[in-house]
Amino acid sequence: MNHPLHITNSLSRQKEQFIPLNSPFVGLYVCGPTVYGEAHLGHARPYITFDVLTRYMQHLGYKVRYVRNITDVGHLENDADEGEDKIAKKARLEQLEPMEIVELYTNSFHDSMRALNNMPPGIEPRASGHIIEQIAMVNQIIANGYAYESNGSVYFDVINYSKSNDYGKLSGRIIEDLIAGAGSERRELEGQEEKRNPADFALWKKASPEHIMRWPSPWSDGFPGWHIECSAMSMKYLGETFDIHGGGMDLLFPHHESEIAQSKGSCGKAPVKYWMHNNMITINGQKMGKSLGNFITLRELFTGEHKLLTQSYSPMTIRFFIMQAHYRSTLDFSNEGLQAAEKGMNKLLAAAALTSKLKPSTTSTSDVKGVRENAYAALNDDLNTAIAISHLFEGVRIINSVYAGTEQLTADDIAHLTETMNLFAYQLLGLKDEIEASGDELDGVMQLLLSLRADAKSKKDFATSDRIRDELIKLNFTIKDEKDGTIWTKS
RNA sequence: GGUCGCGUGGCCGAGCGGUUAGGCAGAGGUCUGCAAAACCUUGUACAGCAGUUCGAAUCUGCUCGCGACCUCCA
Repeated sequence: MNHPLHITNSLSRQKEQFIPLNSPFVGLYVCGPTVYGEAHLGHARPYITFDVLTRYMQHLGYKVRYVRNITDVGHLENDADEGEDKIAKKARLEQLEPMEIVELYTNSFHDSMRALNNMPPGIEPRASGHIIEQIAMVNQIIANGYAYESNGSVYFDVINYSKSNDYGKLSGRIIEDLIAGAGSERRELEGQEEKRNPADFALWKKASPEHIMRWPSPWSDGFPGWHIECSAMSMKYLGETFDIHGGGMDLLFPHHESEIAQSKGSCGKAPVKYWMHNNMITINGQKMGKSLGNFITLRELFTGEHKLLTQSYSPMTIRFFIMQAHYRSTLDFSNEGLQAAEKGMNKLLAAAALTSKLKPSTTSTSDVKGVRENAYAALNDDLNTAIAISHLFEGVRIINSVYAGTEQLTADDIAHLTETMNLFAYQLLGLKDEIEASGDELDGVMQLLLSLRADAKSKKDFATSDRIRDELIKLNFTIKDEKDGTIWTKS
């Protein structure tokens, strides 16, 4: 492949050529959702980003094992609710079993992912199904001297670990600051007094009596710490060292930093070669997040049922909107931005569909090979989907011009361009047509109406012909009169 | 307070020292009975100040503004 893929590695903060540890196999782990609520727009970003990455790597010939977890064991919530388990708390509110909540939101998450046309990961392990592996890992870390038990809980000993390891390398933290409890507004966290040092983090937490989600362990009835699940499950399915670990930038610290420490603390090896982090989606310039309460769920976007939405947006519009920005930039939500994405995407897909109607010429007036080369170059340059799309619009221009007769393409070039559009728009960027497929019956009815309209037009009876068109428009049909007939589509 | 990042034309959003990003919207034109679509043309952009350079939106410094992480968060 003469198009080497480069990706930004958070470890080095630089673009690096992607070279798999064990080509052609690629191990990819992406932090999945905590299933205690509906997935929102912010969740769509990493999963679309890494879906495109997976699609592209597969296209390049790699055998990708894509692992994405479901976090269904509760984590501490240190807000006004005083450290209740998020899932347990929600369960009590709704009078449901914790696992019912987990199931509900897991299914909902899957529905949204499917709607966005994200391919399912190859393995989607649940944290609750890997308690044994997590306990084993904690045991190993204790045995290696990097963790200690305290009152039924187990904490990672950051100080001791740092003597021979560089805790903070990924996130740029300075260990002394963490030890000092830096941050003038650092909150008083529950269980702080159990730690030897403020920088230490939990590997296992003893459950308080009201804590519903709990599992037996050598130390207490409790639950695993927040970071250990990803370490245990990535190691189980991808090995001690694998290629790419992805997730949102907000997970960089402490989550991913701690994952590195846990893996090195247990097996002595750094777990990941390339760390990739997508930036946040913002709303009014501020991060969209659960805790801020400023999120719009994917379901709300699909239905338009949210006070900030002026209309509904289809899953593909969301996908296109996200891909029109580079994954490492923040992306600001707005109705205007979404509407622009919707129109642009429809234009792109309409042109892609038009390729089958192009008539070949003996010469070409545009460089169709450049479109493909540029699109490849964009994806190779840190998965720059925004640039790739901009080049596809050059393809759109060519297609429409050829169709309009102002440009010409040879049969070979038409085939080349068609293949490019299909490859990038559908296969790699993962777009799909959302226009309802029409049955033969509907098409028959439409042809009848359009022929009546054509008759009226030929008699200059424009009142009748416009009436037919206007009424159809009200029913969300689009009618286009072209040189050799009338085309209709249903939106 | 510490670490990191951002500030681009009406809106969104690329950009990594010199060449048109692109989309949406706007204006004009072609086509059309009209419309829709498409095509062509088009606009005042790089927060501010100073510096480096033949040349800076792109590098350096300062100023202003915004944000992320440091606590659960994609």
